[in-house]
Amino acid sequence: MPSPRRWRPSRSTGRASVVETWRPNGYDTAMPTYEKTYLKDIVSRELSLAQRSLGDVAGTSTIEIRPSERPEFGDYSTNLAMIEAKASGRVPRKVAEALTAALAKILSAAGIAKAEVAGPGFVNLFLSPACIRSALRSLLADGDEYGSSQRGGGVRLQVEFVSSNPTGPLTVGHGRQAVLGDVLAALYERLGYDVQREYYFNDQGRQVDLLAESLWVRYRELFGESREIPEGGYQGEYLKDMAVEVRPIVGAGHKEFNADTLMIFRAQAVTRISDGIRKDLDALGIRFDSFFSEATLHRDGKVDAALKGLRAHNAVYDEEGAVWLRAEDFGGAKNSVLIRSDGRPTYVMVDIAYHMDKRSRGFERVIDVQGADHQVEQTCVKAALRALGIPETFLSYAVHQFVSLKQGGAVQRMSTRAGRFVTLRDLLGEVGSDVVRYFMISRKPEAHLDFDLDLAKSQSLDNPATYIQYAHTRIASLFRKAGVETISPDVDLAPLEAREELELIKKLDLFPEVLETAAISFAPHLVAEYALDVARSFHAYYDRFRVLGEAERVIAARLALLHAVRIVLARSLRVLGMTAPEEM
RNA sequence: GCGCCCGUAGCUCAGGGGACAGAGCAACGGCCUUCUAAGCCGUUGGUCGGAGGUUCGAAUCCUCCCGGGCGUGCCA
Repeated sequence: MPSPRRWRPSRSTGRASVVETWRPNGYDTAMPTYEKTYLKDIVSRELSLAQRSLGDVAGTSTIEIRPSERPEFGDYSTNLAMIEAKASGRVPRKVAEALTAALAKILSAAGIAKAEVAGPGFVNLFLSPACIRSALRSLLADGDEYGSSQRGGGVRLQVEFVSSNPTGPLTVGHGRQAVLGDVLAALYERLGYDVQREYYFNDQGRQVDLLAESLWVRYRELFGESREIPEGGYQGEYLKDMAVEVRPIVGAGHKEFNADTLMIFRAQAVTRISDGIRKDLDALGIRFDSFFSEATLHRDGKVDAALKGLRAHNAVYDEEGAVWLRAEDFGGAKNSVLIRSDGRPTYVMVDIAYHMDKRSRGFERVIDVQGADHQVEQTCVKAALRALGIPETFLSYAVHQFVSLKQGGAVQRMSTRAGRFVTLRDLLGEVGSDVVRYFMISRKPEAHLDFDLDLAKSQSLDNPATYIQYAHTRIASLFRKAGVETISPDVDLAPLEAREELELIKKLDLFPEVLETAAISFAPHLVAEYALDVARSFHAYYDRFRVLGEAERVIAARLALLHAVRIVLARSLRVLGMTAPEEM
């Protein structure tokens, strides 16, 4: 069970994988939505009632209400008394006793049935079975909308991810970012944001020029010439294949590499690679709303305009013929060049212009998913936006570490330029989208990911992705057998009284909070963990409890419970971009 | 040198101030006349990299050290 990560105000010293984070705004209670979860809301309400009767002011900032770790600790535990004691200099257990006494006076069958003091001052809360069952009824009422909310209030949010240079096929490494970005986007959609997925194309500049020249070299090789791939150019085999494709289109000339050749080969290379990238993304089930071309920024004068803006805010200075960003004065890691001494803008300059453009397109929030190697640049862009007076909450970076491939026990870093990589397409050919997505998302972003190729290829039976999907399948199969399609809203849930059944309901109750925490903390792996946990609980339950053949009302109640499990599994898999099969 | 990330069971990893540290895989032992056994149950397995410190309480926060990764470009 993942104990959901607590949200913290943004601090530069906070979790570095979340350079900035924020609280969703625009709360709207019209839609199914919870402060925490259905049950925690109940507990929280009764606790504050009790607290108020004691004359204490609820300081709810750091108090925790969470599922108890052991049965004798009840259903939920809170550290409220210990926090309160610390604030007021009182003795924790005394505060806890006063609180439980106050709770005893308001105990309602609808909620907390019993409260006990334990340990250093925990208050353990026992919920009535009816109360727990009411969470199930609420879940069933939400149906396929369970876990969604309108907290985002329709705020326009852009998630920018992958944004790989069109200089080579997507690698396994890009795959991680692709899945991470896509799942983050899906999470924010669930939270009621108006989300756009954008891919930024660096289709201008030195890298694509080098690509064009590298392609041209391969092209000349077809005529028996032997030429050097330029310094920093692209060595990969894929350009040899491409040269063969391109030859009949561009003809036999082009003996020298000049401005014309550059344009022709660049257009060929960029178009072909971009098409390939889109196909790869498609194979992963990722669809972008927008592909944004860097070239348009230059063409439309956005880069000049951004520089002008920075100058007006006294954020730049001239030195050694170059224009520098005063990044350090605005919280950046390092002053950096914006305009080279030869007059060409740097990547950072263009990136600043790009973000100005995002802002002018009306996005209130932007999440950039990037690899950890962009750390310094990120602080520079942030510094520039700060200098321009753009609110801190506008831009957040979701940073992830790299993927290494593990094969035959050896770990290898990949490099597109050196032509040393395993393509995403090759991987997808062998493992399948669902498993790839699960592998990519199941690790926290800030941890390095060793993608074990042998395991992924050979061990599809033992992997968690299959385990979760199988749980969904078993439930679907049961409903087919039972010939039941819908659950009546007023089904009698009273037969659900076994400990396992109530535990299962409590677990399902956590779903909305898991989604929200995963989104806010940029931690999609929490959803993967949670889904696995639910699947595990289901399998254990399903093995011990029969459904068909029991008394009529028991069948109905258990089907209702399993329907709820199916909803949560299907919703989880959906957010992760995985299929929820009806049969396997 | 400086900045950031990681170090938890044999392996891959969750947990990021709370009560005896969790899961999957691996190993060992059980469970199919019954809703998919692609499953379940049990056992074995840990100086939470190390040392100090803060706290009623530290795997979690602070300092230092060790090991691995990424940065520290007028590359992107």
